[in-house]
Amino acid sequence: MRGVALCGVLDHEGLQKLSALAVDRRVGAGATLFQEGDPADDVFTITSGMLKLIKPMRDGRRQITGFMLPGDFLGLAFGRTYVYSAEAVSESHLCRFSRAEFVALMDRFPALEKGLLGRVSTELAAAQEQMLLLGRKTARERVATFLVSLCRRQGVGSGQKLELAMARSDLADYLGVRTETISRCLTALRKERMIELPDPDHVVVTSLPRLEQAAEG
Amino acid sequence: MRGVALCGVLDHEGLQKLSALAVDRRVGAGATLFQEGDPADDVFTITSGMLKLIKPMRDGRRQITGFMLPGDFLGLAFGRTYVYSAEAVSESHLCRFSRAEFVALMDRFPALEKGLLGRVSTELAAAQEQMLLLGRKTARERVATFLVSLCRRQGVGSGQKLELAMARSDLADYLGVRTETISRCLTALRKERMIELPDPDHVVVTSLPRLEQAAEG
DNA sequence: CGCACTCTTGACCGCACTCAACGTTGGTGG
DNA sequence: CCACCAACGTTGAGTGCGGTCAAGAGTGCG
Repeated sequence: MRGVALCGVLDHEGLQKLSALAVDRRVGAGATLFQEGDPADDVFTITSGMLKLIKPMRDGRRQITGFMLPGDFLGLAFGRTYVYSAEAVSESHLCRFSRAEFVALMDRFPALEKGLLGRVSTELAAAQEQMLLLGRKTARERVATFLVSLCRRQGVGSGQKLELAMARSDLADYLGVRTETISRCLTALRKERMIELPDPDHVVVTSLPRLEQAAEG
Repeated sequence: MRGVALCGVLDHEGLQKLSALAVDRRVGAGATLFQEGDPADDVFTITSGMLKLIKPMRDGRRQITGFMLPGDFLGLAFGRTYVYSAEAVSESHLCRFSRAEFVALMDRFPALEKGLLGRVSTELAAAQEQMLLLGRKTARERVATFLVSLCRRQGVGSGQKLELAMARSDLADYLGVRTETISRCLTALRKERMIELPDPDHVVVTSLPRLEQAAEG
């Protein structure tokens, strides 16, 4: 769109070319696609569902670094092993490529590589935004920030219903707090009339401007 | 080295080709190269010194997302404006390219684009590691983790002197804590005989294994 | 010498964590 | 069909880690 490398990787005829070579793979909700440290033999693109990327610690603590949606790529680590784990949030389907195949594809279709550069750059920018959230924002600001970005991603304004696809525990591991804190902050924002909570899986943003203000100072 | 896209971007003849087109730029210690929101007209590579990438908030809070060293690229945002600020930690020199020039260069030299993809991917992996640190680690673990990675980057083992190029305030903004906490944690690690602090700008790691243990649970 | 700045240390405080109880929901089997 | 149970979400009470505020030591510069 804007820049040379912002074009979607899987648009146009590229998708068909790739699909022909790919092997379909299904993962049920909660199942693990691969774990940190596994040999990074495959590259995946998501066709349906949602997966979470997880950085685990030995004692059980974990940080979710992102939620991946259809069209996103997984397993692009440039080492011999994956540097994060990937688990399905909901049942998901993916296309699997061997690493060698994928590298060959990049050489044959420079547009793929160009698209990947744009995509990885966008992910890096999102990661920097998340570092600000994790390093400097209060719990309330984190939850508000998350809801605002969810509005943007789902293209939803004030008054419409947002879908929370993931559990509180995933939200907590994504925002660097405990599940109890997620609950408390959601309740607080509801009591301040910025959101409504018709059920645990849905949020209605009643005042996006005030939520945006709550997201930053 | 390992993967197709891991090669240094500025190795070999590429550096000379690029340098011929670039405009030299000097920034003094503490000076700002560009700020978040400025029109992203230029791309830079560092030739000497060190810069910090900063995500600022309106109320003064800030998160440093990384320290950039010679050979690194700055300003690769794929939007019309920079998405972070860049300030010099120490006096630095850079090569400046106009965005248009740089895009043209990538088209002419596919190896540049390939190298960039590897570099951005590596940065993304580091960002995910940092998200784990900021979201889940204690202050003590954060400082220990930082020192361990500094050892790796400077290729230093137990007993050798590490150089802390940046101030406590930069360290604090990088690790998501206050300067007082940095001081307290360094003192604590010193009292536990993992490090020595000959002066504020240097650290001697006396037991890298124990420091690594302190870095993760 | 004096001033500004950085770093360190101490005392106190508050936000988020911990632990616990309870309500709700959805799946399972009697 | 409903009893049972496990998993999830919410709420409350108390605690502790790191933040806040303040003072003092060390350092470099004019």
